[in-house]
Amino acid sequence: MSLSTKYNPGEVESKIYAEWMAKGFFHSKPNPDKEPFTIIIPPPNVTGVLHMGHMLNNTIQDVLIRKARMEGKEACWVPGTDHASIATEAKVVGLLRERGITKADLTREEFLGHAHEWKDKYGGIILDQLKRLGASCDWDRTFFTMEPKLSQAVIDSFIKLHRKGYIYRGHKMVNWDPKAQTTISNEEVIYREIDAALYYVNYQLEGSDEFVTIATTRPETILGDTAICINPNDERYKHLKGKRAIVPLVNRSIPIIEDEYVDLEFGTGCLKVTPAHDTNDYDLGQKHNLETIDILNDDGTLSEAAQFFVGIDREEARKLVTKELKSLGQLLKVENLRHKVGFSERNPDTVVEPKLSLQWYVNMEEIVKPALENVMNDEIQFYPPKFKNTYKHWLDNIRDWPISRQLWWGQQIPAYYYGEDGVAVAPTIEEALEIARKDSGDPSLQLSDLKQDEDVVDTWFSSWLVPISGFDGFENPDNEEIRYYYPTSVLVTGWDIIFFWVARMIFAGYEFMNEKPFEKVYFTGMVRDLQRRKMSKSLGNSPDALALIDQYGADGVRVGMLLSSAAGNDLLFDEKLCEQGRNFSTKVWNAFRLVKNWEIKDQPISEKNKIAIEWFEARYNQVLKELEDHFAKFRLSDALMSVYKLIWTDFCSWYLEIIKPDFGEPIDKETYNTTIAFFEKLMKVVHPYMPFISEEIWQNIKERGDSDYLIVAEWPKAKAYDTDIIASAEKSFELISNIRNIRNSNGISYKNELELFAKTANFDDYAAFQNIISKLANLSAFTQCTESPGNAIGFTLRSDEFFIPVEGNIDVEKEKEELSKELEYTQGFLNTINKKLSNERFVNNAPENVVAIEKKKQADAESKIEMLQSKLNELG
RNA sequence: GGGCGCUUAGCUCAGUUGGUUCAGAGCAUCUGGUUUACACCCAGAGGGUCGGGGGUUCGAAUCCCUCAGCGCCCACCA
Repeated sequence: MSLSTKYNPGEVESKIYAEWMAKGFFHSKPNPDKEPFTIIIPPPNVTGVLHMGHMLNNTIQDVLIRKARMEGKEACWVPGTDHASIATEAKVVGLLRERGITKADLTREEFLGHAHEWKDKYGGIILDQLKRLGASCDWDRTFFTMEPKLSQAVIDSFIKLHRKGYIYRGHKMVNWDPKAQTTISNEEVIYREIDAALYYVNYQLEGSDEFVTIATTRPETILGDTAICINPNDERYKHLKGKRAIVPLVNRSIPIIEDEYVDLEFGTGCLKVTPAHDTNDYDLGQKHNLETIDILNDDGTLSEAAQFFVGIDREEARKLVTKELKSLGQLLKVENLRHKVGFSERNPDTVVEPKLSLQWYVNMEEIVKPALENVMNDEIQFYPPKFKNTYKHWLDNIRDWPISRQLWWGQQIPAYYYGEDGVAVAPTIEEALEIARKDSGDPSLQLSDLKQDEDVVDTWFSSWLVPISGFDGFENPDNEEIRYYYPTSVLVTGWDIIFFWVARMIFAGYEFMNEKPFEKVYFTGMVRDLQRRKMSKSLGNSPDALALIDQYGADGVRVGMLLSSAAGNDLLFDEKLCEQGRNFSTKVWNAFRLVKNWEIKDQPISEKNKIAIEWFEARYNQVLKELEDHFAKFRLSDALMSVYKLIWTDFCSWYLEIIKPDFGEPIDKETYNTTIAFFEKLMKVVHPYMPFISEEIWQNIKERGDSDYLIVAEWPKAKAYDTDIIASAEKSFELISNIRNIRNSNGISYKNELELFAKTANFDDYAAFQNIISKLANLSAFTQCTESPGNAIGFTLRSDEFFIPVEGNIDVEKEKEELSKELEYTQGFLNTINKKLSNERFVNNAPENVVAIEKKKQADAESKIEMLQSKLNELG
């Protein structure tokens, strides 16, 4: 067989992925003989394209799934996409606008037609991109949050909660996105600090020439003022009590009220109150029975109620009002002010307006209880656990969840209105009619008397059901799938959606299933650039994910993503990491080529190779144990690094170099077969990280049966291993490094054979590795001695002395200097130990083993000093 | 304003209950090396008073206090 000298990821990846698909390895079905291992993907937006966050997130999920699959679990990774109500609708609206169509011109049905068309055309892109990454999702299970079954679950959950009294309709202050023209939840408001202005405005007192000065950041809302508020404790304004003031421009008479809410320190200590456009003002209005004048339209322009600047956007109106106030002489001054303003998450340039409106809410009071308890007591485990704090804080202060959205793309609220104020909540209009007839006592009501609520529910009110509805557990709570796969094993997601999604899935789990939705949550960090900036389209600092795969191979990118990403820590993405990943693939490929190209001969195995095999076997099992530990703690980067070093350092740099036959020589059959077996074992442990190249090597390393694929090979179990041989190897490798160092610093080429003499009582420690040392250090002899062979470079390792005879002169001074340095260091080291051991409190208080260790160190240091001294004496 | 977290080698970070293996890893850097798997490589080396100060302890990167700097989340101060 001929192997290409270069590994070609592009070709191999598409070929192998197709084979895995054809063989159905990704598909899962309930199997009572196996333990399920289930992951529900955080469904990306249906309109999205793969970005670095997805790459990290999905690589992690794939690593976990692949390992579980190899461990013999029934691994099931359920992929899907989210209809992303507001984001998708915004996108479709934008596209239609480009075609000269505005949403208002369309009926709901027409608009949804366009939206579905868009979804069908582009909706699958991101999932195809995941395939490029190697994601081993069970594609047969691909869900879409707006598909009929999942939508039905959303509707039914609404009805269930409504019947339970948890869902209600309320007239409250909400966050309004004037661009998307919908309500959004608190979590969807992003506060940013911006430079703004504080305007000082004079209001004339009614029936007087006097003025009262207020300070406001939003002069346009003056048009909706219905009071001025002062603090009752404010000595400055005692004279204002009970008086009235005139609102500039509109000349409305408003009361001056008193409330301790007003901050004496801020502005002038006089607050203008606009109950329709500020949450606090609204509360004041409620408390003091103030009139509410809503001066804004849904699109953020001024309404008829404003009287002035009707139809003009609030930001523009602000300027106009300011100008008008100035010309009236009522604008006293303008100060710069830096303060926080809420922007819409989906329309980051749009300032959110507080707005009074009638919306549907979920009362959270009862729902949060089990969700809080079961995270705090680790029934659901968070990795890293610090997110428990964040979670608790949010739940402790949670407010009711506004779930209605003034959008069309999503699940329409199953509420039907009739008559004056009748509401019937039911899955169908027919059932609603029945309820309406009963509730109203009017049997003559007809279907045409009912009108369904125009709004849809918040996207998260659908995605919170995914762990349940993904297995049809909502409509058929007793089906085999939900019973087998639920609760899922682990959720892998970014910490940024802990409130949006993670917490709410937990609510839904306990509320609808009476059981947690997942055992564990692995929070990934955000992917940032090297300046720690979040990756974003607008900054242009986000690399093209697919281009990276093209350049470095999926394996390379996966390794790159995972090389430095501890759970919950942000990842500073550097393309160099992908390069390192690619280099690793190349290294593995070359090692494979080396082994594969050996000529095999039926000859007895050498002692050297036997030892090497014994050592590597032990070392492999040692690392395997480390791996189990890392995986148990979700330390995926550490696990990868362990594998990386096992392959690169232990296997390639040591093991292969030891057993590698001289050029043109054959290798004995036993070593060859064992090496192939090692290779297989290594491919197993690296497979979750580098699925493609490992499978390719697996397929090529020997003849395989039809269904013998690495992806379903058995994960190796850690066996007990010989620690002695590992210790001996370490000591021997250290010796080899020392010799190489001496070659380096003395300019002795590796090609020149050297003789090595050891003056040590522990020669046996090296005995087993004697041949190995000789080969890797290129020695002609390695023997024990009792004194220096003369004209030799000497060095020490622990308390052993070594000599390498050389031609020419030895730099005695240099050697003496080195020895003195080491002597000084060892002496200092001994001093601290002596001090410790002569301290009675240490000897009495420290555990026995610690004292014993110190004593051993003392003895070692003493003998080493003795040795160094005698050596120095020899040198004169 | 409340809360959380961070500060260890040039960079990114490990360091689990204070004590063998504690001052580490990868990358980067420097030196030397290509007829013999791999320069996407091999070999070797240098590099840190663990943010400052104080305390507890026989013993502190690790526990406590304090100061400084940084990051994040939450919150209605116009």
